[in-house]
Amino acid sequence: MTRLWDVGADNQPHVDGDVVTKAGQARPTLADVAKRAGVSGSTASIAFSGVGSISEATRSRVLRAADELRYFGPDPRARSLRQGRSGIVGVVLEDRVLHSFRDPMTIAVLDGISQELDAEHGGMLLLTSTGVGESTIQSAVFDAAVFLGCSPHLRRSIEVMRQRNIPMVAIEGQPFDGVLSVALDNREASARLAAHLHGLGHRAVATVTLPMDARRELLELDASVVAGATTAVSIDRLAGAREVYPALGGFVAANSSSDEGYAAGLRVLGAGGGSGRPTAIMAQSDLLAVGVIRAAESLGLRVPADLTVVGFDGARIEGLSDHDLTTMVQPATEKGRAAGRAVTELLAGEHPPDVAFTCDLHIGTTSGPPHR
Amino acid sequence: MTRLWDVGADNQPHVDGDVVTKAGQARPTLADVAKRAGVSGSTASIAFSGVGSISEATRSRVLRAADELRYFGPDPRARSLRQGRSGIVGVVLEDRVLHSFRDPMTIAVLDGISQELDAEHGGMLLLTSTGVGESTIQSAVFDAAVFLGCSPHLRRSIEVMRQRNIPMVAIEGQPFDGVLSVALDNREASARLAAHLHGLGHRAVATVTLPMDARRELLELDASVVAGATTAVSIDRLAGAREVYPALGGFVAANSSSDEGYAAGLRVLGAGGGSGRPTAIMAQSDLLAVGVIRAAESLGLRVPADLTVVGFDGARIEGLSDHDLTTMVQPATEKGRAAGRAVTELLAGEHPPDVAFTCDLHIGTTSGPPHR
DNA sequence: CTGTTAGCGCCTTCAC
DNA sequence: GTGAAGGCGCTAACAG
Repeated sequence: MTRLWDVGADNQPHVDGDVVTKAGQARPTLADVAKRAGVSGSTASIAFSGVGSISEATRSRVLRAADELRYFGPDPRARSLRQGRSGIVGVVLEDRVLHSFRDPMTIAVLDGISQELDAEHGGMLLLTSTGVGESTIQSAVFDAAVFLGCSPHLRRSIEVMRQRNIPMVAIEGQPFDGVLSVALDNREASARLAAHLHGLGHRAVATVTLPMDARRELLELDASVVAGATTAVSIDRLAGAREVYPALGGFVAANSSSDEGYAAGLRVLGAGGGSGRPTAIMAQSDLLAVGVIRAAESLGLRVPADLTVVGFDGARIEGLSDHDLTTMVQPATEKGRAAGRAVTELLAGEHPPDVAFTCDLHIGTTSGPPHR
Repeated sequence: MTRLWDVGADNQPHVDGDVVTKAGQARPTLADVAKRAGVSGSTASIAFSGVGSISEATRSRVLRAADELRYFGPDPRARSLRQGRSGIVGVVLEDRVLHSFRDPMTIAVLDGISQELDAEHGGMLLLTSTGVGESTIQSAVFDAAVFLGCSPHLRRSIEVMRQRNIPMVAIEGQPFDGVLSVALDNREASARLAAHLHGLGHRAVATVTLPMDARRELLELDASVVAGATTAVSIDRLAGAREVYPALGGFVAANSSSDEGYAAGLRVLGAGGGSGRPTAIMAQSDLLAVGVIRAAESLGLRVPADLTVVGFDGARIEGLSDHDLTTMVQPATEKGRAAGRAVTELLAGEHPPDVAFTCDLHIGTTSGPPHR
């Protein structure tokens, strides 16, 4: 009974014309299932989608046929064309994936979004706005977009999506027409934080800011950098601080990390040397602040006795520092959830309003009266 | 020359029958563009895709027509149905997004994947294998899947994808038929690390492991936990350590974090009390190890004088600890890149081989001879 | 170089 | 409760 040619027929392609691909391994379609079950395509469709009425008998007949053909359900691509929906939510990151993931605030936001999407959506599609990504953002399959603190690279992409009726939500971006905004009071909060320092008596203050533009290098904060800045968050936080300290100077970090904070901190504290040294440093993120503290301590300065350091975010960086950082606590996860909810509502055809969150001042142990 | 009715025609929907929706705000299709440019649909398609030859004249005529209609390019959904490709790579996480993102190894892997995909793919779609996600993994649009250290929840999903001809890559999962494997020598590396401790003279050793199953709670490591374990990485690392210390006991952490390590460390060091206390603790991740060290120090133990602590991963946790952790360094980003490359090749119809990586022992300052 | 012809796989009217 | 069409928007073959 060992029929070699039969084995061949199972394992090798036939050679009679286009039957090759058709009869070979081609995946069965709903039509195949319908035919085998002896029902029409529409009936079979109902058996799977559950929409519409169908007798239990036919239903199970269809499912059995599907099982026999090893058909596991409708093709998502066809389904998404027909329904005009893919269930996918695009999340547009400003940066390379790695940079974004290194930032606890971004992660918290992503988590918030995913919490609200879990229900019936098809997942989060990560996209980047820089470089090559620009083309993929125009050709990728998704139903709604969330921008995470994005620069205005996107102007054109936004136009494309608007035209495609793809609802958009921007978290802390500059406002765009037709883009729902989830905002944070960066400027006001930063001003409040500066006021706190001013109230303590600080007059010589410096700052370490988040990146201001696409460049990712440690720079001195001068007028030209500010003039060319594109990142709304950094701009706003700086503007708030300058409401209190109009001449506030310092350095622009290459990214939001403790190591960058350390490097920037050394520059800030080294630069002036002796009497030119600031009595307080405002870092635009907690990670930066932690680095600044490390830099200060490595120079033999005690915090807050010799130097006050404040951050921004309320990142609760576990184990990263023995200090309790004075900072503005922002509701990061909540921002994400608000965005997720907004997406859901927009996709349902509703018209949710913009959302604005505020920060809370947390006074820890890293700020105190100036020493000198 | 101000013709009101003309303005109306531009901005308001017509009212002649079903023309309303057609002419109103419905997004134009390639067919509309073709008609307006006076060419056929296929020609218009070529003008956009660049595939095939077309005269510069027609091409620009088509593009102009598109511009006038505010048509920005083919609908990704239709395109993906027609071509059988969406360009999307699905990344299946084991856990809730937040947990995954908190783990530096996962992030490094994701970054590695994205590095190799940037070229022409449409982005990474994040999916989860647990709970509701199971259904979305079956209905989401993507061309290839990467599993990140996944439990066998997936058996059925894998079958579905296999049937759909969706290539799959598993990073540190147990091997599945037809799933390309990107492996790490967890067991051997763990054994080598244990041998290092044994060589130093340690005989009383305990461990803090990564989660063993879907439960996320701090548990004592007993036979029943091991018997019900589903997470390959944890199982392998434990097995390797037990090659050297067959009776190795300890605790199972709820997740890979320094805080969990701290909690587990307290249990381990508290449990025995006095003479029952181990002289060395093997943590299954660097984050856990850092927490264990914190726990030890909070009990007044010095590392490594009173207690040796080793980790696993080589996470280079910035600023998190003053110690230089003794650990097994794994090439996390490389694993991701290998997976990304494998995906690319699989989608190109090639048959890349499995990949296996090995860890390097890094001897830092947290391991030394036993004290007693 | 351009047009014609067929679907990709599904779902949603509409009749029956 | 079920079946028969038609089309979502696009592109790959093939003709001309």
